[in-house]
Amino acid sequence: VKVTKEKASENRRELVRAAGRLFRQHGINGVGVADVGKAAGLTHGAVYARFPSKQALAAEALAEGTRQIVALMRSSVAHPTIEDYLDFSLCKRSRDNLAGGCPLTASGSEIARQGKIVSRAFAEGFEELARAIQEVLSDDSDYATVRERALTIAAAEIGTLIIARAVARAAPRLSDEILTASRRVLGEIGGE
Amino acid sequence: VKVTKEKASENRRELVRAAGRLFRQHGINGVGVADVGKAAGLTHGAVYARFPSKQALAAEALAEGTRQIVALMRSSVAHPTIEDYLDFSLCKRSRDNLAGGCPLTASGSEIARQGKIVSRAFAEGFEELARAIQEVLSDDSDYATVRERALTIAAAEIGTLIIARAVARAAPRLSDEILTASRRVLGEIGGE
DNA sequence: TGTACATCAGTGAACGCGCGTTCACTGATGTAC
DNA sequence: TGTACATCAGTGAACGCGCGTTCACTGATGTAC
Repeated sequence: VKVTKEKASENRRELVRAAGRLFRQHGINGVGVADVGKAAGLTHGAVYARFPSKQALAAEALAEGTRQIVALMRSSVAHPTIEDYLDFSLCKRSRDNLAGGCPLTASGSEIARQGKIVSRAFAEGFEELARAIQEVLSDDSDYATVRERALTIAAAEIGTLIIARAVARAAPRLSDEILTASRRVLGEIGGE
Repeated sequence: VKVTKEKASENRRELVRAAGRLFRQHGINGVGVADVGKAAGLTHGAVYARFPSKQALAAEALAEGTRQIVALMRSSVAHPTIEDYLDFSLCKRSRDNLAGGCPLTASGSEIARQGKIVSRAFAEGFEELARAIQEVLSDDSDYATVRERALTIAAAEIGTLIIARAVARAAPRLSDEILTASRRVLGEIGGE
């Protein structure tokens, strides 16, 4: 069942897209290779024709997903400030949209237990996010460099979203409170 | 093979302890019920004689583990400041000690996919951590309440550790840099 | 204190199921003539 | 432009394995006499 070269590379792209969506929703370990294949209208065999392993697919899906969400954040408003970025990331819509959100947040604590290729993709994705944040920070702080503040805000954003999601079902009030608090306090770091 | 009542409750405690250690190290979904039983010197059947499900065991292990690490942090120095807490949490020792560390950090993004009992245990654990932090914060900020700053610092600490661990294998330099940056910047929020 | 026996902590086989990966195969594509 | 055939994208059976949970059973404990 060979297919057109165009169809083949579209299938490959679709596999990465489906993998990203499913891995974000259910975690990397919570999704089978067959599930990814099926979501792309293919079988698990098609995955192994394109990727050497599930890890390789996960790494590519992580990289692609991060690139997309950072691009979306960058273009969310015309001349974004750190407050715009915080509003974009730390809101209920973002919290409740696991499948369409940031892979760094969706898979965070899972990464330490994945292979080195996944860790590498994660590190590069995090650097990209931190760079985007750094570009909108003012440079006039006297206690920390822009890079230090950008790294801290990036990590804090991810932590905030992870916690807000973790407690959402059992303590929805607390979840909202955390989002609001972080948006406010991190805004102060960024605005100084 | 009935055992002494004392031995029985010691076995139960040991199951919770072993579960906590293993779940932190490999993730909740990365450890089987049989693994937990074996680590406590028992079989998987013994787990089900004591806990209605793996979820219930995970919830109890999460609660117990958080209680212990917060207590340890509180008593790490005589009259702790926020800087002491940050030094305690955001260091290489802490990052590299997955099994002995904080369950909130080890399981963070996994929790949104667990049952409600696990989410509840997580929420209570996070409240405990935030309360401990709040107690060492000064009250003289004009832009945010102590509670807001405590919630933000707690979430940021967890996010920082998760990222530092995720990138540790592929980008050790970046991992160290993140720890240092967060310790510095979060200290400023706490000290204002 | 000694004996008989009910209790129940813990055992281990069995359940149905899904996992990642391999590989012999299929059949449409696209190329060589 | 038409035909023959090599290529290779994708299929699906099979591999060995581990999962959470149930349940009939075992045998030491601890109680009633």
